[in-house]
Amino acid sequence: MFNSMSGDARVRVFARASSWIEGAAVRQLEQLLARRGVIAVAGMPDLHPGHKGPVGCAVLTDGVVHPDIVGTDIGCGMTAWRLDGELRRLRLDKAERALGRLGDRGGLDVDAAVARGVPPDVAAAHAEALGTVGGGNHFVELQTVHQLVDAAACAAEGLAVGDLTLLVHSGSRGLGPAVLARHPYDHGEGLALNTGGRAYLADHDVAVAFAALNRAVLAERAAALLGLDGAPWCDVPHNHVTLEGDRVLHRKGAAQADLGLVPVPGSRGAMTYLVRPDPRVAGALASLAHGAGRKRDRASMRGRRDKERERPNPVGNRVICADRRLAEEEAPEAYKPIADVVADLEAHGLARTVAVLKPVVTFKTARA
DNA sequence: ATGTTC
Repeated sequence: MFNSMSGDARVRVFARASSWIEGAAVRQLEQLLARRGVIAVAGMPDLHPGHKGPVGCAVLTDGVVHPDIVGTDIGCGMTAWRLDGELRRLRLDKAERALGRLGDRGGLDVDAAVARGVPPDVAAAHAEALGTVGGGNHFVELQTVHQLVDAAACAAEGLAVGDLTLLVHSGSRGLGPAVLARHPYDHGEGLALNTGGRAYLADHDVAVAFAALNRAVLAERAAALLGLDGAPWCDVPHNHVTLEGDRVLHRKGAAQADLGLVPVPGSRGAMTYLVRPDPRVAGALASLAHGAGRKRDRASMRGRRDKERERPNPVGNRVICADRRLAEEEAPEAYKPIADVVADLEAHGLARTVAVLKPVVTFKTARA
């Protein structure tokens, strides 16, 4: 762990000295200190520069909400499901065709959304988004348990090598941006809890629940298409705000560490590490990395079609992505090695690996 | 990230 370049003790970055983190991201992290009410900032090992601010961080304030730290995709996170199936009995071509149909259907109808807890006004505007993956780094992935690292923990979870699981990474789709737009704020000042902050948080909480429901519907549909029974296992947001008294904890691309097991995925061509977080590490703000983190921005990845075609996915999973530009932007080479990021987490005691999950079929989009 | 983007 190191303090920021300015040496300000309020900023901590949880990476080993040997781990490369883009300077621009650390500068974005330091700039957060100028915002009203900021007490502490924690950078995770997947820290990288974002469009307006750093991705892979947690920010604690006293009584002030900064909606733009969380950004547009309020509630984005990871949901894992256990499936009642084994890799050795899976017919890969059939599974690939099945997951390819994830894009066929629209979302829930309004009544179904309301029945699952979505407020009627929100359902009227956004129900059809429920069960859609979205773009960017979002995906639905069929995985298999590849390696048991903590044998006792795996036994407690009933995990065996070859078991099938689902991982869903998605968010609140159009609802998050709509919530952000409804709550204007000054960039540096943010919203004090009692002058707009709580009103934002009320809408934010709806978006967080909506995002979790979106992931649940996606997992249900994926399991049904695969013809397998399944059950929810983990659901952990990494783009949201939690409140303790007047302390406001923002997470932007940082998984919440006090909700049990967390899947930490690599790129679409890399393993996922299932980890047990420790939320008590000083300065880490009960957070951990939400994935591998980009090492190259999207723009610089475009137009690399030929290189991409030459290089099969490193772990051999099939990827359903009809959108070539998206495939380029999300190429495995755009991301840091996930094993290094997890080693950073372990070096600082932020998490311990329970198991390694291997991608089998990754669904991103069926639309060109 | 986003019913995006001139």
